[in-house]
Amino acid sequence: MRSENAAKVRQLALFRELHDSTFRDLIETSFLQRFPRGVNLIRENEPADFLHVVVEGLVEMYAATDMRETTLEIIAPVGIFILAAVLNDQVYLQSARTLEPSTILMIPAEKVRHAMETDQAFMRAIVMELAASYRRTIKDLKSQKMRSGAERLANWLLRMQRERGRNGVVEIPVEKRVLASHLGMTPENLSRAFLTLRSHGVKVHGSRVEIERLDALLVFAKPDPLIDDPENLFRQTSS
Amino acid sequence: MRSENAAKVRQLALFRELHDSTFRDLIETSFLQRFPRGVNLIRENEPADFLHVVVEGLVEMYAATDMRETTLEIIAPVGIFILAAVLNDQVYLQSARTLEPSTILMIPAEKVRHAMETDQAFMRAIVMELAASYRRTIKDLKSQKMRSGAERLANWLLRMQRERGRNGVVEIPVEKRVLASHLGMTPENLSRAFLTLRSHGVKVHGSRVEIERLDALLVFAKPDPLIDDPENLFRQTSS
DNA sequence: GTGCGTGATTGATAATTATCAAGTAGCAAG
DNA sequence: CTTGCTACTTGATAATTATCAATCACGCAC
Repeated sequence: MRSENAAKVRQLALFRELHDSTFRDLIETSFLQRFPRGVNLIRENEPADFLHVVVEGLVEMYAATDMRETTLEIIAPVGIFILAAVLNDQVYLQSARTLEPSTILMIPAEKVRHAMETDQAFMRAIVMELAASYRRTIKDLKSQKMRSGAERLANWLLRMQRERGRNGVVEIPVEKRVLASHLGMTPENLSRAFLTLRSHGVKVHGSRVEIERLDALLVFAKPDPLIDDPENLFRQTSS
Repeated sequence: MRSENAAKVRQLALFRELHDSTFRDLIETSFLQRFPRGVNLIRENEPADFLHVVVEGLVEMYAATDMRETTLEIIAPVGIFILAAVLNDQVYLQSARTLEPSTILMIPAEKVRHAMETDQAFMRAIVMELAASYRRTIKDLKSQKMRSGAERLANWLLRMQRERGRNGVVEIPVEKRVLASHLGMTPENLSRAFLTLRSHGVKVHGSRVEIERLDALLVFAKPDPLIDDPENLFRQTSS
């Protein structure tokens, strides 16, 4: 594995405080693989054999039941997916597929568990990572239960604008049908939600979204930090 | 604190492997309080000063935004709530109120964090508890996104029947409006969902539900273990 | 440049869900 | 027993969301 990829992975909060020897051991026993778009990396209900790290590309976490499917999360680099099942040798509750050509580091679950037992800093980082994952999921659940589809879209746009918007322009990084599924609606209703947001100063052309009146969008979206703030891994500093 | 309550708390997976001295230290610095029904124990957005343990009674975890409210979870004894925020000195994302007269043990957050750093078994139990909380929340999110209200009710009933039903009779342990909110619908629609389930062999009289045709209910509900199985703290044994 | 395939949009319709209002039922207090 | 209060049910209506179908738009390969 190229040292620049290892450096990338090392920067993840989960791995940052790891002893050098522990990190080296994890990396040496891992597989770095390149996958084209549309490849299934894991399937729900299968045993959790690896902890996956998205080094490059984009990965969709999704679930299915009774011929219905939904997108639960979209993992960008450098992100990990599904630590929880790995730690307790359980089955995955979600599947994962690549949304674009992706480079994935696969760390054997057994090695993760061993490192957890032997490196106290790693154990602590795992606690923090699990806590953050839990809080992120609670926020998603709150949004699903208490907001309409158009409101969820509005808050998603505000979030994207804050994190990576340029001059009020947001580029949707995935196909719209994936975004729709992630936000909990059909593709048809995503189109209609964008139409709703037109009267709040949002114009969309393909994957390019222009937020022309941020103030109007804020009034409609009513962001709530307990739902919309990113969930960081570190202790929040009092301000 | 009475030794029978301490024994109850000790039986929680989170505390079971704790060193005696660590457990004693936690208990001695805690508060055991009795609250009548309808009392707010914590409020979302407040700092997480205590880890709460429901020793007796019943507690509703709920959240609110923009004049809307939803029930996220109902905690029965002996259950804990909101470990994640306690560990990282963050704010609560949910509020909690008693649904009936309740006895609550409140363990200072600082003590929990200290115990986590000093007792390896506790750290490990915390990892497992967080992983289980995360998986439970993912399952709730899947249910909200992929099922209708009546389907969620049906699966809730099947779950209750399996855990505590007697001869096909399920007793709803909370007010119906709380159950409705927990399942993600209005009280009116809960009534209507019960009407829908009538043709699948379910009869309801107040808080008493009779499941007369379990086979018919199963066909309608289509339970999925990846959504409906209880999330245990221990490694699942292969069967 | 053209054709094909796939995702996106639009329109019509149906289903689910919420809101509002009135009536019913159950429980507790006097 | 009666009264009052609150939760629950029922009905009507509105809003949100999904489904189905047809058309449009865009990107890629030849």
